[in-house]
Amino acid sequence: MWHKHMHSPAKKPKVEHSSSNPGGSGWSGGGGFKNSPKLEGHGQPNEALKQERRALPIYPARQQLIAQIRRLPSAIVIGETGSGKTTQIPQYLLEAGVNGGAAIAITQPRRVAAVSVCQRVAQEKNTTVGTSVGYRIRFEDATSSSTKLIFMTDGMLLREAILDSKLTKYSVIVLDEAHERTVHTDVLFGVVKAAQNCRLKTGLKLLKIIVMSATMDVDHFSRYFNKAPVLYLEGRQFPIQVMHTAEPQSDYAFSSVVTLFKIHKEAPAREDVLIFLTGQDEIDSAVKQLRQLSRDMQDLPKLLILPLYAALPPQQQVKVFEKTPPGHRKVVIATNVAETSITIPGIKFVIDCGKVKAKVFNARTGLDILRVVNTSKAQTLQRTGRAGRESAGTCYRLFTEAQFGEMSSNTVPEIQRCNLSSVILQLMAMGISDVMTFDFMDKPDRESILAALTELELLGAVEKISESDMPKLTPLGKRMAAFPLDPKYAKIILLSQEYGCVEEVLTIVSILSVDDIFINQMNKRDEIQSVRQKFVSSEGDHITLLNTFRAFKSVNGNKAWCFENFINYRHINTAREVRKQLRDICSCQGIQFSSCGKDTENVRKCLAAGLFLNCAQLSKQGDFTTVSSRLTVSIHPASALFHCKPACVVYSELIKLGKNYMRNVSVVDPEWLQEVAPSYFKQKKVHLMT
DNA sequence: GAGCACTGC
Repeated sequence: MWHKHMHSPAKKPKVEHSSSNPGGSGWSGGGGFKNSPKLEGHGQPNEALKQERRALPIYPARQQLIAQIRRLPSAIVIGETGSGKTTQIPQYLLEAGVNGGAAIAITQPRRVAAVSVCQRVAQEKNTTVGTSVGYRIRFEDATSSSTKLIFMTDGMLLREAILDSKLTKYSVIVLDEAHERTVHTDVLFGVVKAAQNCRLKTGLKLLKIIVMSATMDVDHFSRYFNKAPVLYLEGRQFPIQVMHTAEPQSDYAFSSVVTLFKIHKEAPAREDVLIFLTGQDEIDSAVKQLRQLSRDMQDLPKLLILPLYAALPPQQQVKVFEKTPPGHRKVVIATNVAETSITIPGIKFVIDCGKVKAKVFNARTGLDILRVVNTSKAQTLQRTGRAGRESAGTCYRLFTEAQFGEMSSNTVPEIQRCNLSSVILQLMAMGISDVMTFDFMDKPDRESILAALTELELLGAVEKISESDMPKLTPLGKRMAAFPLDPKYAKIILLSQEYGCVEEVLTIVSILSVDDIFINQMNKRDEIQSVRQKFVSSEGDHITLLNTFRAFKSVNGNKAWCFENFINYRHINTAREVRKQLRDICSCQGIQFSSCGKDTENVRKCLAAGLFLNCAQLSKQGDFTTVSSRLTVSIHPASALFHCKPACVVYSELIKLGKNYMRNVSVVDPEWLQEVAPSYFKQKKVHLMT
């Protein structure tokens, strides 16, 4: 069944031979195979830490590395897993004074990474977080005026760029994990490049850019940053044997079960397995099936089967880190959270189905499509690498070598797959008016940028004086950009002043911008439904969310109460923090806080005014038709209005799952819509039923 | 009539 070859991530690194790297050697470092630094090693003696630092593969290359970076305006650093680049390069820069006394920003795509890397660096420097080393993420600022190494999320630096597009407080910007190509990182590429250029032209202090990546597609990065030299670092990965199937597999979930039992029969029990599948349902049913099968196999070692996906409650997620009981084999069945966000110790085998659930945005219809697609080669390699973190491993790919060959090299960057209205608003708030020609590393479709501009224009955030003119940010747009929200939600907040319901709208928008506060378990559906009934409003989901938050507040955010009411404590608390942040921004803008009390009709009027682009009418067939693009859509089964047939609704978002679904739906009066946007409905030739 | 990959400000 299996075809075998070796995947060797530990191969000798190539060395760049550009003219700016005359020596052409030295980047490869020395190191052999040793465990990568442990981020949780508190209280270790300083000498041991120094030893660990010196043992990193990057260490022997540090002087040449710094000498190069010192004279280059931009550099690309390619470092494999375990090279130590993330923790060491910022320290080397500081120790060598490359920053010239100013601050160095180091960005990460994820909050936990920003915090944990910062903690590790503080420890290595024998100092405390918040002094010379600190971090800044949303809701948390652990820096002071004297902080020189600032670890932050890429989204945070992007927010700072809205206030200061030249990023004047930094002399060096390090963009880490650039290969992940998050929207934020991609926008930052253009922003830091423009800032560097601008500072050069205006005689300001120069800005140095360091892009750190694990990508194979280094030329693309180098070309974009004015042919910046590429500096290679050796990593610490163990060899991994890769197996492909001889034939394509029609049912990968079934194949993964078969493959697991093959491993289970052959390999020692101590060797753990990580299986990549695509989603919650698929994982839950595989877990159930495997648990059943392992009960029937008394003669084999016991299996400890654990699901892992982001929506899983934290107390269940941490189980994958617990020590496997003696005589057991741990099998973790995960989504792509286990690719980057969560590293599981002890994995010796990876089973990769070669699929991933991905969201693709269709600018023409405004519809998000969530579906299972093939992984890219880069993503496949990332999954394979998870088998070789601590020792040599094996990866079983549930597809043929030919199928691997047909995969695209890299995952399409998120910026080419998402709604751009927020990105475009932010760029314009930074003073970039010609967004059509903005220097993206990979440009989104022209149609997608135009759709975003059109939406912003309809929301009143952008205007064109004449057709030939460049779009211009309006004062309203400027105010909207201050909110870390989807523009349509920012608009609703600003509108709520006129409707006397600022407090209520802040609550609703806060909840809409976090993960679902409701816990939905299929096996407890009836119980959940009866408990939740007291929050449900016939006006729709938005008022239901408001009722829920009000109840949560009336019990002072009690955790037990959340548990009893099937409310996700963590998510509703995040909503509370978001609300606080949004309220502060309102204060800064001089917004008067008002409340409508029980008169929630005003809230719906406000929602109608802000969400008129997201409205749908009941059709004769009993489903709904959207006004914007005449799509046939349905109310999502989780909605408070699932069983209802209101004549006219507004919704927060559209997603194509099996059918096209509207999520978070509220009943509105068609006349309200007509009043707030008469020209829009006239242009759409829609006669709203009354 | 029946359902949701992953981040982040």
